[in-house]
Order: sequence, then structure tokens, then C-alpha cells
Amino acid sequence: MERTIERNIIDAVKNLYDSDIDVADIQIQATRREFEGDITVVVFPLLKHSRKSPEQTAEDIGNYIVEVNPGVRFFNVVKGFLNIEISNSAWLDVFLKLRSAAPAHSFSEKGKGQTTLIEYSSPNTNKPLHLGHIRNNLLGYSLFKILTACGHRVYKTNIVNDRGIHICKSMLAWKLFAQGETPSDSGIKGDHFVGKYYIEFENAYKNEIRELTSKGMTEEEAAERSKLMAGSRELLRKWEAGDKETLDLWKRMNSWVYEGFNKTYEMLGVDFDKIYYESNTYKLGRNIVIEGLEKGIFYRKDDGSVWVNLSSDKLDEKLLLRADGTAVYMTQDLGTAVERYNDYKFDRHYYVVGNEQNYHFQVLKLILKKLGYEWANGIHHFSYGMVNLPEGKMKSREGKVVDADDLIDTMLVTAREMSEELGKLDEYSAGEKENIYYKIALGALKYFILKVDPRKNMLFNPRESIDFNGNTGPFIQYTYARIRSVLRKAETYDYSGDIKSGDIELNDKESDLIKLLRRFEGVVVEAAETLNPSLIANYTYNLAKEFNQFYHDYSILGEKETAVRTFRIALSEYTGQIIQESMGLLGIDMPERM
RNA sequence: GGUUCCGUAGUUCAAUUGGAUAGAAUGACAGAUUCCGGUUCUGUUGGUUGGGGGUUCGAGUCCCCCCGGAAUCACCA
Repeated sequence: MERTIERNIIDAVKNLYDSDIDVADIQIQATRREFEGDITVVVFPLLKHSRKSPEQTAEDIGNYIVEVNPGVRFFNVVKGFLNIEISNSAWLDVFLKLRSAAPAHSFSEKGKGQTTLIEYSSPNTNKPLHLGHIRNNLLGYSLFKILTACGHRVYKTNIVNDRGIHICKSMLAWKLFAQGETPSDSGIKGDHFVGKYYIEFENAYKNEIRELTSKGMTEEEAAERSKLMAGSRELLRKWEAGDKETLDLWKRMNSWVYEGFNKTYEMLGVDFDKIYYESNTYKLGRNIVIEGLEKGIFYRKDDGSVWVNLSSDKLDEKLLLRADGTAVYMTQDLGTAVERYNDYKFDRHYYVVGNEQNYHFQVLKLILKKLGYEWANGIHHFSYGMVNLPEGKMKSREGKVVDADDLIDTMLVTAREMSEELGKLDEYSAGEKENIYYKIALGALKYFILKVDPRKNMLFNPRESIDFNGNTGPFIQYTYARIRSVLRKAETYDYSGDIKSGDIELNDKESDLIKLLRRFEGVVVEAAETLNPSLIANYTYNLAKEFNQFYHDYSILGEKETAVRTFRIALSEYTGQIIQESMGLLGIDMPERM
């Protein structure tokens, strides 16, 4: 449609003004609702060719197009905007073309041949996942879906911070207090089980400090004298030295954590192609640092610690290895990056990590470049904002975190309550019902988080998210379920037959819906280019709302005219397909009924 | 203080990436509906896009200067 108009404009300018124009000067867009018409041409860029007023130019070109293009019914001019009304039969053609292209949907060729890595999730093995991780996981997974849809070859990776003093703390607490208890003994999910001992350590440590300070020590002295802290350091030392007993316990406790994480990941519907462990990559990182030191890119201070000076890039000095030779966060990330490049030879590598680490990733990329790795240019920190709650900020130190599993559970409970109240599922088995509740609960959670621009800090309100009305996941799911219901009923009606162009006259709601449907592809491409799933979310909401308006105003199954009924059912079916596909890019499942 | 990001209806978010009169949802208000209320439906209200300059046919969007908020600037991860 746009193509032919574009062609018309080039011809018009050629014939009317005897001038050749650049295709880039042609701006065609969908007409806004408030105005009459379907397609709008912005004529301002054409003025240099016409040398006339915007109104006159639009008038000239409009007349020309109406004359040569039979698909165009009429036009109107508002200021410098030429609004073109497409004939209804042309809209029907657009729909038929869209629909026939649907099964083999490919959105864009731009990603073709691109190998793209996405790192997301990145948990620590000393505590369960929380609300912040949920945003991370959902964004990472959705980016994977969107980029894949645009032709990228995408690999999902995860880096597990399974090493360090924090792990040793839970290990020590377990040795001291657990008396051999395991997750299966206690009936606690593995990651929560280990998290429990981490908290026990913190509490015991606090008590110890309080006792010591009450004897007249300062905080610093107390921290140095602390037996618990000394015990953790001792464990870390043993771990690094490869002490068998320590390593065995470490492996055992980590396996409990992973078992727990896997359940949470499964609930969220996310997965990974390859998981990296910091305990493996930190050694490679250390070698890289030492290599850089030999090349003179880094330098050693008197105490033996290794640094890089980035002050010429406004980034100050950064520590790479401690005085005792042990690795820091940056060390292992350098190792992980190099290992990943060796594994995948990626073109792009997205790190889905919260915006509190912007500085870290700036430094990481710069260091890799200084080391001479060309591929560092493909590294990109996908930085997202924090999730706040109505009660205020989340602070893990004060224990004010929303646990991921708890949150999912409350969402499930709420979904069940609300569905039971509506009572539309009474005839289904318990298993089928549970499956639907699950889809609603997760759909509500995912949609609420993904509809927000990732960069922005956001406010998560659990009650609002699961509303069946408004801009929510359940509302879109409800629209989809409604469409499916119509289609099930339609099978018992006589609506077979092809739709041919020219068969029927479309009404406004129908052509509005088609207009929106044809934008889908563009939205997906844009979401991939700007790495922004929220575009897809908000688009889908508009589509669902548009369908409901159409559904509200016109009869589908009760329609007498066979051709019209056939068309409307086909339109509903296609809308359902797009909604499902669109929400699928957000990792949200659509229930067949709800 | 340096760096990065964010400021849009009372609130939570949009705005086809530089297009027309900045839109939804929710809240509030009015009316309808009925088992009081919630629910549901209809309508109304709600904005100097933090402020000020600039760029151009045209700015919420791009540039500069202020104001406000967040993150970060560790031998934590």
C-alpha cells in the first residue's frame, strides 16, 4: 500500500514540478484517529521541489494520486498533512495479504547472520531470587524472543556468582548450627534453605559484634576479633587452596541452591543455553590481568595489588587483583567475557544487569578494548531500572525484599480467587483449572513488569497487576480467550468459503483493526532495534482494546450475511493469532479460556 | 564533588523515535443500575510535558544552562 503511494508521489513530483526526489524525503505514516483518512503523507519535505505553500502542494499531489491510483477513494488536507482515504476493498486486500503471510512470519532480515549473546539472571548462590531478579529474567528472556524473531542467532547465558566470602558465610553457619539438616529433611526449598543459614550467620555475627563492643571495643576492633568472620575467611582460604572437605560442602550446598533456582526458573518460563560459573572463570580472569600487567597496560602498587588507570577516560583507577592475589568482581568478568568470545565468537553481547552497575560495565568494556580485544565493541550493557514497591524502596540489608517464589505464590492465589469468583471455569477439571490460574498469574506479573520502559525505575503493585480490566496481562488474555471462544462456536456455524477482494464493504471498526494489525511487524522490528519490550506490550494492549470495540459494536456469529460473517470470523482469528504471537515475544502464554 | 540515567493528568504508565488538538488505565465527581455498599454502564473533570534558552516548517522527543530525584564513584558482588 505505502509502496504504491510512494511510487505515486515520485511520479507526481516528476510530472507536476519536473523534479526528482529522494525517497528519504517521503514521509508516510498512519493517520491519527482524530482525522479522517488512513494514510498520511507529510508534505513539508517536498516543499523545496514544489516551491508552493504546504496546502497547495498537498492539494496538487492528492489530486494526482486520486487520479492514478484506484485504491484511493479521496483525500483531505490539514495544514501540511495530506490524508488519504483508502477504499474498503483495498483494506480487505491488505488483510488477505497479511493473513496469507502469517504462517511463515519473518520480521526482519537485519539480524541475519548475527550471533548474539544475552547474559541475564546472574544470581548469587547464598540467597533466593527476589523481585529485582524477576525483572531481570523477564527482560532477558523477552529480548531473546524479540531478537530471535528478527533473525538473530541468540544464545542465552547466565553467570552464577558461586564463589566468595558470602558463600563461605552460609557454609560456616550450616556447619555450626544445622546439625546435618538438609532441604529434604526440613521441607524447605533448597535456595531458601541456604539463604536461611546466610541470615543465621548475619544474626550471629551481629550478636557477636554487640557482645564485643559492649566490652569496650570499637566496631573495627570487634570486626577484626570476630571468630565468625575469621571462620569464613578461613573457609575461603581453604576453598581457594582446594581443600577437599570444604569443596565437598560447597558443592553440596550449591547443588541445593541450584535445585531451588531451577524451580523458580521453570515457574518463570526462562532457561539458558549455557551457564557460566564464576568459580571457573576467575582463574582465566587472573591470567588475563597478569598478561596485561606484563604488557604494561596495568600496574602494580607497592602492596602488590594490581590496578588500571582510566582517569584519562574520566573513570578513575580501578582495582583488578587484591594485594593477596585473589580475584575481585571485575577479574572474573574479564575472564567470563573472553571465555564467551572463545565459545561463541559473538557479534553482540548484551549484559542484562541493573543500572546500579553502569560504572562497572563502562570499565569492563574499556579494559577489554585496552587489552586489544576488537570484539569488545560488541559488548552492550542492557541497563534497567530498579523495582520499587508501594511501601517504598527495597533494601536487602534490612530484609525488605520481595522474594520471587513468595510473590509468584501470591499471584497464583489471587488468580485463583478472581477466577473462581467469575465462575467461568466450573466445568473444567482441577488440573485444567490450575493450568489456567498459572497462566493468568504469570501473565499478570510478566505484563506488568514488561510494559514499563526498561530504563525507568518502576513501581510494582501486585494488586493492580492482576486486574482483569485496564492495561494488564489478564485483560489481554481475556480478549484472547474470548476470541478463541468465538472460534469454537464458529465451527458449528456455516462460514466456510474464501473471502475475495471486493466481496464486502468494511466498516470503520474493521478497517481500524486491520490498520493496527499491519503495524505489528514494524513494532517488533522497532522493539528489537531499541531493545525495548514495552513497545510490544503497549501495542498488544491497543490491539486488544481495538478488538473489543469491534466486538462490542458488531455481531460476529449472529451476522446473517455469510460473506461478512466469514470475514469477521477470519478477522477475529487473525487478531487472536497476532495477540498470541505478540505476547509470546514477552514470554506470556495465552489461555484458551478463562 | 565527578560520571551515568530519569523528571509527562492526583497516581501508574503511553505517545508510531522530530509530526497534527500530548493519550490510556486508575482515582475523583455526576448520573443510571440494585440487596446497603462494592461490582457494572454512561458522562464530566483533570496538563505551561520540572524551569529557561536554542536548532526548524514543526520539539515531550535533539543541543546548551539551571532545578529536582535515583544509581554509582570499595582490596563487596
